[in-house]
Amino acid sequence: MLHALSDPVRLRIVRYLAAAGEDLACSVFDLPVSKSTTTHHFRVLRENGVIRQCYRGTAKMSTLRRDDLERLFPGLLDSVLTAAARQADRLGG
Amino acid sequence: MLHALSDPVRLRIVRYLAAAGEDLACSVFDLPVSKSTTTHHFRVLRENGVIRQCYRGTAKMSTLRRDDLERLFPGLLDSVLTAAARQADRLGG
DNA sequence: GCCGTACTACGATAAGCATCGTATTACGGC
DNA sequence: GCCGTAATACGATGCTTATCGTAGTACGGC
Repeated sequence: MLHALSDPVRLRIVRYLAAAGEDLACSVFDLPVSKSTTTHHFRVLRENGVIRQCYRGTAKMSTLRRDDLERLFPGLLDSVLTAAARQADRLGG
Repeated sequence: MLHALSDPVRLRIVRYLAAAGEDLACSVFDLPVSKSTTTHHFRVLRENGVIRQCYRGTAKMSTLRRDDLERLFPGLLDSVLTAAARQADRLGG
């Protein structure tokens, strides 16, 4: 799980999902990697229990499993998210 | 930082340190890896700002940088520690 | 000065992982 | 049926990293 979040691309995906607060199709993510690599990262997140995926038409929707994560690792996701946001601010400003 | 904590050996070291609440010599750790590998992991933790090290006689003491981590990543360390403890319980019982 | 303990440095190795391109599957619209 | 879009599967590649053994450094006790 920590490993799943320790990659910058994956952390970015999780931040997108958390900010959106709803299901998102893989295609809406603006990531600095190729399509195949994106698929790979989504798979890692899914296999580590961070997200859930389901098809809706031709799009594959991804959901953050907030509740499950909160049960297994209380407070962890929020800590990571706020820390990541802070770090992004620091680098951006 | 997440990467530093995402290795089981390193997480174990951090847990030891947190539980002890004081400086510990590298040698007191009972880790399932060789001496060289232990040194390597301590180096990773140090270079990622998780611990601080200083010599005391022939022993090299390691300290957890709780305050610094708390400032940069509020709540993260505690979340990780409690989650790790819980997971250890689950596997042990 | 010599030895033992504690740790580091270095080189080697094997495994893991992020990345890519291409081919393939699945679905909806025409 | 055909095409475009969305995503996966697969194989390849190159970098990172975890691991080890051996050799070396630093320090304290005798």
